[in-house]
Amino acid sequence: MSEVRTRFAPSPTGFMHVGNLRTALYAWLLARSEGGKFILRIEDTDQARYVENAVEVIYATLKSAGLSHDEGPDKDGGYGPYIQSERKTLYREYAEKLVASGHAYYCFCGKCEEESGDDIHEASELCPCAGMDAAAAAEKVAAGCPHVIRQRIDRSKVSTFTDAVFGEIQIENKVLDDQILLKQDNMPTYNFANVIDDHLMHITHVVRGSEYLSSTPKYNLLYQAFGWEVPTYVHLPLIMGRDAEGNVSKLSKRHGSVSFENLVSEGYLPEAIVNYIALLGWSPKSDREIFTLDELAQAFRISGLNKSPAVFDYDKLRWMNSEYIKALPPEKFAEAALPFAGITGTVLEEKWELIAGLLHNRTEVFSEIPEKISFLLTQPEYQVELFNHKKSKSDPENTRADLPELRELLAGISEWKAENISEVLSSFAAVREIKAGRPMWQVRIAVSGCAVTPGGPGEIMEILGKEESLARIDRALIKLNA
RNA sequence: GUCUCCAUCGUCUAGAGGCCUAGGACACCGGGUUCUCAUCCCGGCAACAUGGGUUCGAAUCCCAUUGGAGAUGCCA
Repeated sequence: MSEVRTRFAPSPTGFMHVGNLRTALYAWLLARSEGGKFILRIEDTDQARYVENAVEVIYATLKSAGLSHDEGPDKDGGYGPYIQSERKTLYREYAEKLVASGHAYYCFCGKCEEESGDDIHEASELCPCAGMDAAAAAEKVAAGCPHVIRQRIDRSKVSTFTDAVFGEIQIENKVLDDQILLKQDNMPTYNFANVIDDHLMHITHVVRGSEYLSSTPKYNLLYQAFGWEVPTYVHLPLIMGRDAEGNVSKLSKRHGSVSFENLVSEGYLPEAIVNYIALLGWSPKSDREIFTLDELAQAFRISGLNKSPAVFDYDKLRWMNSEYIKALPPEKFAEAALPFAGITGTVLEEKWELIAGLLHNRTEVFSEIPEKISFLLTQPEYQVELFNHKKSKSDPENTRADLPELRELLAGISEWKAENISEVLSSFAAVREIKAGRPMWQVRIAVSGCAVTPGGPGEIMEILGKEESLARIDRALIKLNA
């Protein structure tokens, strides 16, 4: 068997749906695991949907996800051009060949479908153009009459094919319609361009979503009409989303963030996203879940692909993201998290390293960082009831009693470091034979105003600085004595 | 409507006739460690859609039912 060649053929819509990215990932994985080639082809046959810079988004996404292509618009491999709009004349030629051989026909009634009424399966059958005399049709075309080219399907036959994931599939041709191959604007439809390009680019494995399963016979009929070899099909289970009512359907925007860029801007790491979607519909057949791209390529087998649709679970993505975050070296974490912190230009900027240290294993998604540290910038309004804490035996009364002395002790610290601060609080407790947790809680609440904070009183106060910390304690005292 | 596909814990999945009193992970709930929280550790809850076959034996094979999804565009 010849070299494995897979392709990813996105249309430039301006964003990368994670389902699309997963398709790319599996195509890439298949090529890499077999030592084959991965080709990028841009499917821009829908002029109405053209989006500026969309191709750049595709490059950027693939790069960020680590999916390197061997051939593409920017990397000629001898099968170009790799952008369909630049192959326009090619499709017309092939479509004409099909007309000549009787496998396709010109259609002049743009309204075939609409006029056919309720039974759509008879739409094309009713299309008068299918039975039009070839010479007459050619004449109309020559005269410049607007038209499309439709595939002529032999409705008496039954089509059978084998999918690498779903196995044997049989469909009666009579339910297939005479799909349009070439649109009125002379652009091919996706279905037609795919067949032509996949053949011309020697694609051996067509990896795509299972939504194409039922239209695959139409593709095969085209291959047969040309006398071409049919590629191996690898149809992927769909990625589903659950809506507010609990219904599942193909993952779309109504289900939340579904584009790669979106997820990244919310603070998910590209590596985590890729790892997560790799496991949506594919299993390494082991209990392992964390994989680098190379490890995935190593473990990838078509037999691990699943048939049933998979629901995209944001909770599990969060968990996986947190695993990747925790695995980051401290300085990498600080660097990656900074853009999300929202502290540039504030007094906290130079304390970032310290803050990041506290945040590191408390962060699942970067976007949740600002709210975790907002109390450092401005202390929130809080009630004295917050000083109540059963486990450490703290309450507003004993806090009011203890705080003045604690404040003096803290004020006496010469080197304002977390460990020194903690030491002062601990020895305060030791002398009085109370739990260390009590002054810890009292002071932490006084300086933060939050029941939950990243880090304890020592760390928080070091970041706040001596002056601000004491000022916050003074304010707490006023509040407690009010 | 018609066609196609799918069917194991709430979710992602392991399981290719006996290894299954069905394993792992997320989520959830307990407990431990800890200066709050988190991390970390330990434990728990929780599934073979239903009904028929086949077989000594079925989550695994067959059929039906039910449920779900996809397709049915001059979108991809």
